[in-house]
Amino acid sequence: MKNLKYSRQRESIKSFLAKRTDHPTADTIYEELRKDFPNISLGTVYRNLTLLEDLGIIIKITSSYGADRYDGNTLLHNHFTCTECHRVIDLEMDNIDHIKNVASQQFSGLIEGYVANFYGRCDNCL
Amino acid sequence: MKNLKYSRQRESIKSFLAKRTDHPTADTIYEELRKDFPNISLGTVYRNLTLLEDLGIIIKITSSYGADRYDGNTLLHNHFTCTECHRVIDLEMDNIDHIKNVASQQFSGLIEGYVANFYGRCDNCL
DNA sequence: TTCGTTGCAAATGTTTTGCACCTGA
DNA sequence: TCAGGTGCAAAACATTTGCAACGAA
Repeated sequence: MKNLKYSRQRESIKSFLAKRTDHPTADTIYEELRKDFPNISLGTVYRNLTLLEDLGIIIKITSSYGADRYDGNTLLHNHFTCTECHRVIDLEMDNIDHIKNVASQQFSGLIEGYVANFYGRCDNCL
Repeated sequence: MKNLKYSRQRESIKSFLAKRTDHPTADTIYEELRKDFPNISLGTVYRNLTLLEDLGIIIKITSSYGADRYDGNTLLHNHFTCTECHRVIDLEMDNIDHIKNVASQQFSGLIEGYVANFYGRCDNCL
């Protein structure tokens, strides 16, 4: 992996994500950072998001609805997506890591991890 | 929901997916169907895939790598994605539906379902 | 000075859509 | 007949990339 150099833009993306819990998209982050960096480009945002994800500092959440979302909380947790308003919410729930073992049982490859996404309707949309 | 009319293209997509277990992309399906329907268009393939998904006849698998994939097997099962060759494989594993209850416990919305995707390296790539 | 980083714009890859024509019921 | 389906092409989106200029070490 290559050497990293300090960049104000990257730091800003990192700290922005650290204080949000609503899993913004790259575009939301871009619009937000433009307040501090009027000339920042979407390309820079994407490049840094990919970088931060590779470093394990943030998580990318892909769902079948719309653009990817980013999460500054890398502590193991699962997500819920509302099928109506498409909000993505952190779930507080007991650890379900054992499903990795269940999946491994009759599988000949190597299971390194899993992503569990729950869906339904959030309390706002019920 | 609107009335459906028979279409050879749709039937062909349906039966094609029914006999594959490798979760092809829309483009793969398109290329394959062109053998029978030289003039079929990608738009038609996408329109029918969306339709079949809405009808619950097929499943769409979204992952963070590349295009969506489609699965003709709607019996409850989970998938494994190889991080190296990006193959998507059906997992034969014990039922883990109980994770829905685990997730519901401290959640105020309504959890209707979940998607569990496992990843790692398949036996070919080990 | 060096090499990673940025802004900009163009390109890419995937999916959706408008429209005129076609087809099944 | 007529609403739904199709092919085609253009558009819409999300994301990536080439390049010349910039900036941190």
